[in-house]
Amino acid sequence: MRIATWNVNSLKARWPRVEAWLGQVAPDVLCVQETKLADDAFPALSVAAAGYEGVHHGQGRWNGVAVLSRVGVDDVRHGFAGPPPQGASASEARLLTVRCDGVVVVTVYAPNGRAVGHEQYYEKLAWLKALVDHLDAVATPGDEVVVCGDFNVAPDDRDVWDPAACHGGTHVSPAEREAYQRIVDWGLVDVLRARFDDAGIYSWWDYRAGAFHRHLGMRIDLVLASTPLASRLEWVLVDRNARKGQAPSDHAPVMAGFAPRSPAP
DNA sequence: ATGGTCGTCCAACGA
Repeated sequence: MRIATWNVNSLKARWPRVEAWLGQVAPDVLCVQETKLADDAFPALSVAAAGYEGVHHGQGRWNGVAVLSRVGVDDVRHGFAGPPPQGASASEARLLTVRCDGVVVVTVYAPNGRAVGHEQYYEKLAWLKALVDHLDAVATPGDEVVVCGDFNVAPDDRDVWDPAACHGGTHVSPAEREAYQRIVDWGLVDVLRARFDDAGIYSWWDYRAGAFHRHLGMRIDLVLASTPLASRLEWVLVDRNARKGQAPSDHAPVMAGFAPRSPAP
């Protein structure tokens, strides 16, 4: 089973790239962030023609998350199942939970936070905290769960191009990293870090200043698997090719492969 | 030379 996550930065603008990528890579499940679509603008027919069942949670213009699956989708829940976070982000389309082939799939688009100390920064911390309550409401750590998406947090200094240059900004502050750690502590494994301990593996690069070609990025798009699912992990990668060429998103997809479940004894 | 780009939709603003 191949599970991928991709912040596409507008599904309308990116659909040609997403459609081609689905055709070439054929993930079983793709979690999408920043569709920037209202639900009635989601390209359901095109998604179906590509062989996927799509579920979308959007509001138009900003945010918007989706799950595309070719192994079925049920138990759809839009937004928070537990207490929502304080602040405006509670009503934003940033969270969608479904079940695909027995795996609870949670797609997340965490608030950016704007600047350390800004009101939106504290809302981001509250949002990440509310995500833990959401996980408690929809699953237990003994279930097969994957929480993936754009967390807008670089978990440690290996995940940014220059820790000194990033110091004082969002995505790397101790409070954000602690809020992220509480999500992991629910019972999840960062599957990329389970396979690689290298610095310099990124999933996002600023459009400006040739950042991609200069290898100036951050790893903020993460696949977090519960222990029962992580035990089946075979491989994980960042598809940097999807960041190249004409009209790319500023994020690359991250994808993990899981072995089939062992047959019952 | 101290910025540099996208997306939303036409004016800034958010990332």
